[in-house]
Amino acid sequence: MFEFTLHASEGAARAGTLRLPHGEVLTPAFMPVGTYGTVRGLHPEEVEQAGAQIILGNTYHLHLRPGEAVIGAMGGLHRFTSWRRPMLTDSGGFQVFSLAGLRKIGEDGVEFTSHIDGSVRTLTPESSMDIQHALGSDIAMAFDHVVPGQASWELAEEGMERTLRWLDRCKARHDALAVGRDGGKAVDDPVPPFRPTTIPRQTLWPIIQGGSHDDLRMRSLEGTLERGPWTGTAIGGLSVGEPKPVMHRVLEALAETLPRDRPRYLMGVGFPEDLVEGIARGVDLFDCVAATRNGRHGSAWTSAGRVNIRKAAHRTDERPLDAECDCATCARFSRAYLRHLFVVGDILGLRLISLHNVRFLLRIGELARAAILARSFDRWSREWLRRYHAKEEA
RNA sequence: GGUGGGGUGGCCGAGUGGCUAAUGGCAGCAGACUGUAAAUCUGCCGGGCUACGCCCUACGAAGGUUCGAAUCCUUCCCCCACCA
Repeated sequence: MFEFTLHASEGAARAGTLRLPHGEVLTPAFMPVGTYGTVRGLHPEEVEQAGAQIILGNTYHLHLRPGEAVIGAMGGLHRFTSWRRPMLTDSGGFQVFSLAGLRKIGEDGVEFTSHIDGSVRTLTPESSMDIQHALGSDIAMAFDHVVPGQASWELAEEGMERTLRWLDRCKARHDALAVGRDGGKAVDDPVPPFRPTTIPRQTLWPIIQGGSHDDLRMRSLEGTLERGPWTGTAIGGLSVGEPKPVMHRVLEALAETLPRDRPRYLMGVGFPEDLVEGIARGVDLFDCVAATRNGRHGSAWTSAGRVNIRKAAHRTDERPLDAECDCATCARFSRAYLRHLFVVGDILGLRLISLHNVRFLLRIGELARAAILARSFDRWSREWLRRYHAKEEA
């Protein structure tokens, strides 16, 4: 159920296959983010056809709405959303960072003031595990404490040590829940025609913290591995305000010690260039909201850099966003039309660019994998980065 | 013809003597966005300049009152409503 096979590597870059209860994930891979149980604006069919093998959901946001009780009653997140492939749920740890103004951290857990109705919600390592269990994701993430990229050594150490202590509690709760599941009680298949099946086991991945400080990162990794074994390892707390060279340095520092036979997931990253740079440093899995958020805001990635579709320059631009792209948007629509959709504020524009961006990142995973398998990743990645950076605006 | 209301920067629309080159919104132009409080947010938005300040031109038109007017007065032009 949780196998990872490494097929090839070139330098630090790796190509593998991850087997999960709901299917396989060929790596390196980008995982589109569906915080609220939907990859914003996109039909699951479109997400699938774009090549997504696994998507994310979010513990905190799904806990607020509709609540894990509703999702549990609806047969789990897969069945509720009709997404049939693997899913990973984030623990709510990132909201400790992103909702900094609305929460209070204690050793037991985090108190959030709901941005929806002002009610106070407490998330602890245990409740995060319980919620993710009810959601029924293939991969549950440990509840961690993310600090800003500029955080001092002291603050980063505090977050890192707390993440380790919380990891113990996550593991204990996760193990206890797994015992309950091992009876293999029959439930409906998550998608029509709802054949009876066995509740798939969920696996738990730990998260490395330590901010921008290499020594803390290594301590975090060592402390995490001591608590293993794990079926995968995540690196969190990057792309949260630190300079890119720092992220690269941290990845390089961790690469040697990370288990070679387990997938590595760089959380919340990234932009196209971050995927290529990350793969080059041994990362197998990525996720990022930028594809859909920037898409909704009219910003598209292309093989020749970024395109802001709202710009007047595209008023009569007959070209697709990216002539080399094989997405459904580029196959059919001109920049002029996409710009028009943004100008008039039609939802189709947001959808089409989101779809393009999602496909763009998924394709980077596919191309990188093919290059690694062909032992040409080094050449491919250097050429890719050169072209991407050649023109800032296509 | 009469009575009443009104004409403000591309559009809508505040402002009724100085702090007004003129609140807002829209449109326009540009930027940001990395485990989603985001179809959001930020900046610019009369013209010119040897610009953190100066000079033009501006609130229907012309004239007037005043140290000072988009704001008050006079005349004219135009729009709307109702009555003839």
